[in-house]
Amino acid sequence: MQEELFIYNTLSRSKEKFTPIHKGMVGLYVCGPTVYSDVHLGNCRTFISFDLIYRYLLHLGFKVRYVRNITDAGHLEGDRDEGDDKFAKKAKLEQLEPMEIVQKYTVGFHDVMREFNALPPSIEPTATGHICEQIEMIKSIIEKGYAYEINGTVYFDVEKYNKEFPYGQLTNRKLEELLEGTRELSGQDEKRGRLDFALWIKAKPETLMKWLSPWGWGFPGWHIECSAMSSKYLGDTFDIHGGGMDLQATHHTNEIAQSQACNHKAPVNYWMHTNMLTVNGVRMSKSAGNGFLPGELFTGSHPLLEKGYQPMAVRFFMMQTHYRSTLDFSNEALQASEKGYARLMNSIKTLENLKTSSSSTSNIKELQKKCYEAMNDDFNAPILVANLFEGARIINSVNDGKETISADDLGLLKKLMHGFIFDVLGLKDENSLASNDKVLEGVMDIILDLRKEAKAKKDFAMSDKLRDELAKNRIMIKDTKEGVNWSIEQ
RNA sequence: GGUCCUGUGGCCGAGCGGUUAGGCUGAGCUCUGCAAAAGCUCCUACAGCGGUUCAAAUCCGCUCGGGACCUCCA
Repeated sequence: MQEELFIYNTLSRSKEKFTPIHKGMVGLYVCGPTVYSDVHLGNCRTFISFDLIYRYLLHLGFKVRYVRNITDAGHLEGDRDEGDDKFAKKAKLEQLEPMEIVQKYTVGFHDVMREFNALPPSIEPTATGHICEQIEMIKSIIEKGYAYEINGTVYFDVEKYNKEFPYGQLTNRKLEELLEGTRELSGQDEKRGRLDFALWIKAKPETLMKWLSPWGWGFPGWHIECSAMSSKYLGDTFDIHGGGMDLQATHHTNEIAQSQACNHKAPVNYWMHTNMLTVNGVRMSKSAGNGFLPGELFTGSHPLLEKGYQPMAVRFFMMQTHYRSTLDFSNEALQASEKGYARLMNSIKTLENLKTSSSSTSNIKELQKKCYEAMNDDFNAPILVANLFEGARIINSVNDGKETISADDLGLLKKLMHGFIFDVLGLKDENSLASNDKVLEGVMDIILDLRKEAKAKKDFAMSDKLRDELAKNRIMIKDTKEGVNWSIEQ
């Protein structure tokens, strides 16, 4: 089943056949969160998208080294290349040590990722843990002539770099165009070129997070962190680098420049960018104030939310849109996903008790092929989901006796449904918790037995009362040919 | 202002030159004591105007809407 995998590469703006540098292995780097505040749902979408990609690569049998960093230093508020970073600012606000801020939001981030059933990366390096590597890299860039120091701050010389390498390749832009769009250097600016960005920033007396470097006390620029950490764990050139689309123009463009200047080779073969989550057509972001936190989403405690939504329903909602498309959030869409997800999960339960026949009326192999084709075409999860619903239809039809399935095909169908739904899409059945509760099961057996007796005596008032009262307690009863099923509605 | 993306049925969302996307909603039918669940059927759309082509939602041009990036953001 090792069909060819195609990945949309931002560098070429087209889908390319994926060929890893080392056969059977993939080096994957994704820009992680800056942990100075809670992650909102928009942030989560990127990490969930890459979780899908990571899971599918694993599913195909690749040995994947997935590196996702934690930015815990050096990320400045603006482009001033001066002042405190986000952590110090927040620390002052909350009257905490910067590293308390980092710890608090890192833990929060991990909690959220666990709720969304995202696999942890193989390595999760922190920027503060790799200051030496960053300093070494900056030294190397200076030695090669692409950076200069002024007053304890080191800048990357974009114009010099651009003479030898293309600077704006990721966004398909020329330096001259970029310069036009940039504002004039203000009087206090010490850097030479308008596009030059800081690799190392001199600490002010009040700066809280600072390290000693060859250029004095200071802290690293944001872009150098990812370059240093990715090359440390994945090599000077690795397979896939991902992140949100908002990082493409600046952060990733600068990463390429730094690595290229340092090693004289392209750092990444495939650049992947995930699209944004929008609310009412506008991008969800901290500054726009339209972001809500995963916690608020789960409980429904936000003015934009009509109710709370289970993490898996939200994850499924995201899986129904391609990672390169914007995803617009709405209660209506989320509720639609919630129902579709429940239907898919019910079919999985039904799958366990399916009766086999000597032959099959549906082509399961063909269905399997379609699932792989969808995912091999740049991780097209929406099409995969459509095919899985076809699988659900087959399951229900067989269960109804309207279709048949052979033992071999049933095995294949189980493998397919479980593999794609749980391993690849990373979903899990949240409602099955109750079925493990032996006490509840015993009580339910008694109630259902009473109802059965009432029905036998045609005491429908009683049987309906039992059903309605249980429903009030979120326990739903379904009468089927084989007997009575019950489940807890969320 | 510059760079780029985008406009699909009641809603969400795939497709991107010829073939059913899929989910949700709504209607009908089957099953059923009644429901629910499930299955089947129906509601067949591609912003507008031109052009290319045997053939366009899909390619090209224009017009009108949305949005992103160019300044921190996944």
